[in-house]
Amino acid sequence: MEDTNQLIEQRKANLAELNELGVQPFENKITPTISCQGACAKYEAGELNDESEVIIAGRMTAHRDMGKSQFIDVKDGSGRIQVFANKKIIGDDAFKVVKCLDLGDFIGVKGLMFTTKMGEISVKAQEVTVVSKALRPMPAKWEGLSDTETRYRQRYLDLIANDEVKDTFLKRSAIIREIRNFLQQRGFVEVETPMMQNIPGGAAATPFVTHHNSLGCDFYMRIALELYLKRLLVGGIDKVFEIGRNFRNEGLSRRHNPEFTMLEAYEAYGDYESMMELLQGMVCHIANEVLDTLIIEHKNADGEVTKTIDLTPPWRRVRYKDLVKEKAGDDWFDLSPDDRRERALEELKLQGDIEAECEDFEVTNAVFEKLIEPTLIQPTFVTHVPKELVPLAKTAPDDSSAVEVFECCINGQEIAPAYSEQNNPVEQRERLEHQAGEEQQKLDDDFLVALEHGMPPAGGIGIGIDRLCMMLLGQESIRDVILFPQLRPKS
RNA sequence: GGGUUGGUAGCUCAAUGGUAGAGCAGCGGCCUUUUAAGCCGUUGGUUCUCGGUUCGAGUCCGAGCCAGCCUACCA
Repeated sequence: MEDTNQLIEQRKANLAELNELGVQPFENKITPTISCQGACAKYEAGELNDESEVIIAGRMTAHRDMGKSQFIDVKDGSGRIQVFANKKIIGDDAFKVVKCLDLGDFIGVKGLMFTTKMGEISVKAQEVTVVSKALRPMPAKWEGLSDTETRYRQRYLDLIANDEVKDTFLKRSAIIREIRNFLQQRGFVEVETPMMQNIPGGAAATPFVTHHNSLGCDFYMRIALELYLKRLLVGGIDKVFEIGRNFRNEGLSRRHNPEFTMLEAYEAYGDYESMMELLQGMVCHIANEVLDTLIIEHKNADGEVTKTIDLTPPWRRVRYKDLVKEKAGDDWFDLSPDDRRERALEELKLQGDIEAECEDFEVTNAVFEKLIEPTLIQPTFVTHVPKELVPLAKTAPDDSSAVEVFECCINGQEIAPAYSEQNNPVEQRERLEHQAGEEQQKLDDDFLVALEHGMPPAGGIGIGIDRLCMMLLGQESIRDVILFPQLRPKS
């Protein structure tokens, strides 16, 4: 962007004038003795008084010019503090420097703490150091920045202008920190596995392709973490997890970003039920630590509460088939496949969602995904999922058509699936071969060889971190919990 | 990919087919305790791009670009 305009020219003129005054903004350096928020808090607590000298630093976000006095808002990562700059106190030359400041500049201020006549805790400036000059104007302070495209493409402006956006991302960071704390306290080992893979396995999704020059071959960006983490179970890391990016070459939407963050965790000698305890405990731990509550309220633009999610355990458990019968009729599973299809199309109005070539289980699953999942706002473990949907799980002992799996739905979205992991290499090979169909090159034989060396029985879980954040932070778009969501490149 | 809504000053937004505007920010002036400071004055535009219709287009038509929402693939 080589664009120039009057506002930029004026700022450059101010920079030139600073240079003439002997100030080299980008060469200056300052070491703050305290944060803006810290200075306010300590003064309020009586730990600092009117004799206390402090050095604060931050971005100038507002100023009120009173002629021979200026009030300047300075903001750092901790918060805001007001600076009082008076011509007589700091001297004529220094006051000329203050006059050259523009909103957005980074400055350091040395001075004494005091309270203004209006009762605001402030720093009475003795010295002002310009440490970075902003050559472009900031978004307007009052309106903020609302243009979504600018907010996503230039997220730094969004973070400067909208405190609640910054808060959301700080909380996202805290959520991930608490996930690590929770798992590490329970003896889980964090690992890193390849993002560039020969065969992209562990999920049914279209991968991105990339190329390695010196090896002379293509690689796929991973679509799941699963198969490598299971190799580690084989290798004797009994409790293992990874938090990392997955890449799927599919459409973008309110709920989908091409790269998204997954947590996968595996526990030897666990099963899908121990994973329920793990997930429920983890989410409640996060909510308590980060939000200090188990009641999550989602609000609309007007601040009205649109839904309330209660995370208080124990969470509801219900079988997939029971939910389907509730919605589609008690006799649903007694019908012939043709009758089921007809009921789905006619009575349940799923015309747009069921293709002619859909198999029978896909018809039932359309009922689940379209009519049931969106209604599961409160935490719900959906268990005994049809085996066709999950090729990597163990068959349920009391229902041979289902697998030992739960899908945890919260906020109308699937947040986490978990399995009793399939560790029978013969059965696993058959299932994967069947799933690969004609595309046998997609079969990860190396993984199957690993299983043949013996994998302990294990419970495994995958959690979509972005969606978890959406649910916990009350965001309706995945783009509002990802700092730099994928957009089409400009120009 | 399909449908739909939108793109105007740095920001937030106006403008029946008839001189492109306001608030904030900026710039100049006044002001030594302000809080979205105030008062006076004032600069600032490829109306997303390219074509078309018209005496005349920000506005109507066509194509394209970018984005939001819905939808599809999927988590």
